[in-house]
Amino acid sequence: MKILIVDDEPLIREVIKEYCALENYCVLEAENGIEALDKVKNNDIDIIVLDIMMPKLDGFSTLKEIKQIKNIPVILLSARKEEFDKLMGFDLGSDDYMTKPFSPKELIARIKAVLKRTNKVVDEYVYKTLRIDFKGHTVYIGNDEVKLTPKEFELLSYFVKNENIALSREQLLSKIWGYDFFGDDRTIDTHIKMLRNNLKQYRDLIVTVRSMGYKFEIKK
Amino acid sequence: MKILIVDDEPLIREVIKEYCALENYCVLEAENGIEALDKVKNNDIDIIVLDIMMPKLDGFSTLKEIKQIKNIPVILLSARKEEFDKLMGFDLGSDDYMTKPFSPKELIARIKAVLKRTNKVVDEYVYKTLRIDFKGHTVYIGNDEVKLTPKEFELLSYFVKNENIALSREQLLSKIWGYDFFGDDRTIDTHIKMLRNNLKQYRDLIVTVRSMGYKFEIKK
DNA sequence: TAATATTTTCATAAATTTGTCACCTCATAT
DNA sequence: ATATGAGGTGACAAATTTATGAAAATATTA
Repeated sequence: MKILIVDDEPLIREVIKEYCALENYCVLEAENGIEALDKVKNNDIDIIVLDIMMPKLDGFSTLKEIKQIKNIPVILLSARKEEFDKLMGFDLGSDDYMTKPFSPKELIARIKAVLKRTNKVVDEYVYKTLRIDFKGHTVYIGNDEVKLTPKEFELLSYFVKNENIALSREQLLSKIWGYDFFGDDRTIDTHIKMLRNNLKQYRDLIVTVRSMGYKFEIKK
Repeated sequence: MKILIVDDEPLIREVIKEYCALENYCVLEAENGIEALDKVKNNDIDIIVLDIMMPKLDGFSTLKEIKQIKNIPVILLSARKEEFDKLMGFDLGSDDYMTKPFSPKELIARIKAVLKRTNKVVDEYVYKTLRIDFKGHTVYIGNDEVKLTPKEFELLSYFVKNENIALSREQLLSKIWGYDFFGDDRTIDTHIKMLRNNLKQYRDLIVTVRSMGYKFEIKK
């Protein structure tokens, strides 16, 4: 597993490198975007850890360029939380982000998670004749498209990605509506109702977990 | 889940403690490194939240000592002013960081994430053909789902997590119903009855401890 | 801007869960 | 064997929780 660490601070590179060594990753380093692009072109890199704040070529621009060359998973490092919001707005295709300060252990955990995720890129979910196309943001039952509103689609996606796990209303609100939603818990119920109606014969896949929330359940 | 909070500021400990209580974590406190080490030695602690800036023995040194005794996951708290690269250089194996000021909610989320990563969270209990899926809030006997009401599920979960320990009615009431329940002791009996009925062939796992309470007993 | 679609709130209905009680059964000590 | 106290059980009213439809508020699109 070959990993490229891009950060202008040598101490940080050093620490990450040490932890990666423990995982038997082969580590390449770059101290700015230009260097990083060079290494990307000339090596078979599996994953990149990329700092945003860098001289010469910043992380954003570097990321953009990298994605034009090869589709390598990237974990972004940002110094401030505010930067993260900006990040989300741009959505340039990073696979994860970390806000400084973070622990090297967590970075390793995220690297592993991203590698696992990207090895088998799931862009479709199928159960019987129900098909969810995450890329196209569309849902089909058989050959018929199921018309869902954006919220319904997000809700269904989140359910599907957490198959067989009971999700509380709070959890759903914070994940789908965002931490800054201050509306009523019960809004969920209405969306569930509509989603169920739209899911026709699959409406029962969304199970209510009384006094708790809802669950997308596939019986095995 | 037992958590140790180490910070010299009582107010911060208090706030964290309150939020942890909501998650049913058992909270221990220490106001400096020395105290922390003492608690670590004498208790089965699952995770530690450790401030870096402390009198007597600072967070880094404490972390180092802790890791030499037991491998307990640690989340470090640092004030804004400490530079990330400096932190990173000193780090000796923390599992996550949080910078002050932080939201208690985020701390809880990180605690959960670390517990999950370090496999401290058990999400399934199995005994013969009886299976309790904590994530899905469901119980199975063989392949059949056992339909339990919320209280029954909580009751069973609590029993299972206290296997072979006799639990008094008061204990059950305060843990499951909450400290603010002022109803009748015997309410428990009715719920036990229903739970037993639902557990079918496993009904006898819930043993009556006369003049005391009940016990979830697995004979070995 | 108007028209349309989506999201949210809210009141009410429906369903489920709960707590209590009275009566029954059982274990235990005398 | 019997008295006594503790637990077991069924019934049911009360409380809680969810489902639903309709209307109001927002956002989106033409």
